[in-house]
Amino acid sequence: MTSPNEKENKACPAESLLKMLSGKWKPQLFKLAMEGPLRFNSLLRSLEGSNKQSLATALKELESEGLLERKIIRLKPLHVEYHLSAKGNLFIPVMQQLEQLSSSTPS
Amino acid sequence: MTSPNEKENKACPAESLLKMLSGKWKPQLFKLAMEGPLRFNSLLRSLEGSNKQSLATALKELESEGLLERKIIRLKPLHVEYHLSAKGNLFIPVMQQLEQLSSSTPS
DNA sequence: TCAATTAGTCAAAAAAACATGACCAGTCCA
DNA sequence: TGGACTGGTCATGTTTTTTTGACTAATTGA
Repeated sequence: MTSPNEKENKACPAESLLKMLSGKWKPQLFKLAMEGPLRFNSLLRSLEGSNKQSLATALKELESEGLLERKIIRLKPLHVEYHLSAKGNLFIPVMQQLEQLSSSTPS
Repeated sequence: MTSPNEKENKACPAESLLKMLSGKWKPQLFKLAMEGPLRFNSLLRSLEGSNKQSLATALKELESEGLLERKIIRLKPLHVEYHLSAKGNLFIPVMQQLEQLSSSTPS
């Protein structure tokens, strides 16, 4: 039995995935992560209008959603890198498709 | 000058498209619109937890973003239908890809 | 030892999104 | 003539998201 009455309230499967990339900074962060590892202070400097708290929150969410992985790099300047996870890589085609769409839509 | 208002670096082309589908009701509305025309009171009844205001806002935004078209049907019971626009149809592959992704991610 | 860089946390305020309930106007049918 | 259905709007309140500024704590270089 899928649904007892006629009310069709089936959830949109894409919804949770869209939510993972919703938020003021997440799309940019994900896109940058596609290009290379992310570092906190570097992001803070390059993303104009951003702030520590928002970036920290977004990075933490992307990490808890399993799209990014946080890695401590024990080298010259001890630091942290965020990079795409295996799951994150699965999102790349979606982003690419959206990019093509954005360049082909007139509005 | 490449852009007149260079307040922020447009680093992620997908960002504006993702924003079009962000919000509590928009993914569901879009998905349902893929299956057929939408009617206001019918949505209000079938989407549990929804309300007039939120649906009206979401529909108006989807319309102003050019994804949906609002059409007055001058028939038996005079009513309104929202259906996918040409631009809206371009988003279908993205939604399909997201659906496949959602069924293939263990998360 | 001092200062800068690393990557943050915390409390609070501001802004944006969402929900609630009252109301409205046209159509339709008896 | 009125009640129910259509598709909303409006004012208000609540909840969520985002920003601000102060603070922390370890590491590094001079």
